[in-house]
Amino acid sequence: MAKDTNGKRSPAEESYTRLYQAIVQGQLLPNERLVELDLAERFEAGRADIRTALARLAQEGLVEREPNRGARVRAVSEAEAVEIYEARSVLEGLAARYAARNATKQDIAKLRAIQAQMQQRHKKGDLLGMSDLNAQLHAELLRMAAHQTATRLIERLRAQNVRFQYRTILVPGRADRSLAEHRTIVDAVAGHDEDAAEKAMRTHIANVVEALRQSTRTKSFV
Amino acid sequence: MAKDTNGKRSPAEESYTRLYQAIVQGQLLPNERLVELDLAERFEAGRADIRTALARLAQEGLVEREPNRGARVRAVSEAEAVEIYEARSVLEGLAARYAARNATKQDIAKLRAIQAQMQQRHKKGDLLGMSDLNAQLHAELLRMAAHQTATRLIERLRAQNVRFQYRTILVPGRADRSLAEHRTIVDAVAGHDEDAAEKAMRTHIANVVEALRQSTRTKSFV
DNA sequence: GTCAATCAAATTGTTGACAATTTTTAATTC
DNA sequence: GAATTAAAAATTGTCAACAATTTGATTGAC
Repeated sequence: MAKDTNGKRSPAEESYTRLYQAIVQGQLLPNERLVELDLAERFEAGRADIRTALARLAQEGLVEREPNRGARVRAVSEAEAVEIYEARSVLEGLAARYAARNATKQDIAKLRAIQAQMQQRHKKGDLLGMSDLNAQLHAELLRMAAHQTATRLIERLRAQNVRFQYRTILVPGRADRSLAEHRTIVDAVAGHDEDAAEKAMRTHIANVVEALRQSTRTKSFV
Repeated sequence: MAKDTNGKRSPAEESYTRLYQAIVQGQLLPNERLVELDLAERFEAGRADIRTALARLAQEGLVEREPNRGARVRAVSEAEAVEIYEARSVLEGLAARYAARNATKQDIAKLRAIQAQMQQRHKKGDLLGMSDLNAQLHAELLRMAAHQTATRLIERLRAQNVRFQYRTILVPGRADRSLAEHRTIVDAVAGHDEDAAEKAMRTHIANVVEALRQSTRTKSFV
């Protein structure tokens, strides 16, 4: 859709994407200074493109800019992370409702398949792998929901909270409960029960928030 | 908030704000071409600043850009408007919940005052005035909620739907029901009943969507 | 040694010129 | 007159130079 006919994106778009990826994948750390000339060199782009990309990322909430003082990767505090999860909670609840409404047999099979993989990794004690599959499950539900607006907002919120994504699954006992919560969600979606799907999703994310709080209560580091 | 210590904003920020206002206030119409040089002249800014502002507004969903072909004011279809209202619905539900949690006596008095004004305008048949007060009431609830993330997202969604805001109140019988719905919301917030507040807000916005659908079923124009 | 003032370096902000691309207009052919 | 092609105009995209601002270092006074 947003590609041009040759399949090439404009250099400006390319710079934006690469910067976005670098932040989300943690190659650029929170509070790290983003010097335009350095980034231009690193990404083999012009300074103007980098500058524009920074403005866009600031709008997106991934970067902070101060006039005449440059840009940094925005550091999301735990309190903010909770707010972001809360917003995600209601939006993903909405999406789950739509997923339940639209679910086809193939969709449901896909969900079950991801669930099965999650079980396997859980057995092996591969917690980080579980977290990845968790992301896949949520992505699949979003696809099924086919709700552009909710999807865009959720993606944006997730990007902001990326730093916290692997933390919650490490809380003792969280993996088990996470599995159970996902089962509840998938069952509701499979049964086309919209209310139950929304409720289950909201409960699930509320529990993630609880785990997040717990994880930072234990460890005092950032 | 976003001002610097001297109270002056940077020219770039100024251009962004003025463009934003021009779009939201309808001085620039949907699908209208946004030629960088024209805007630079109109707002007495440099082309670079305008260019950056356009990139930011595209990120915000108010502007559409095509590579090498320039920018236009994005035209939101009715189907999209419904999606946007749905997303707003759950986010404002969240905010209403927080408003109910945080409400002080002063807050509640303020809500009642707005409500009273609304009644007066309703008596006079001033429907557009009612719509403005409606916006005020929602704004007040957001302030009370003190939920930064939800507030930001809601503001953004509202800006996108600004073209539809005066339409729903004109649907026959809508004004009466709107008043009643607001009463339910305010009562729940005043009673610190979080569940009721969220539910009432969601019902309210769902009814707005219904009115929107009805309004475009009757009139075939845009 | 600490503080303040001054200078130097690094970085962002701004501008104008030019290149590349798309759109419009004009000319030509059938 | 419609379709095709070519030239021109309008517009976006790119770049480099320079101005303005902030940051860091150095010096000097006490």
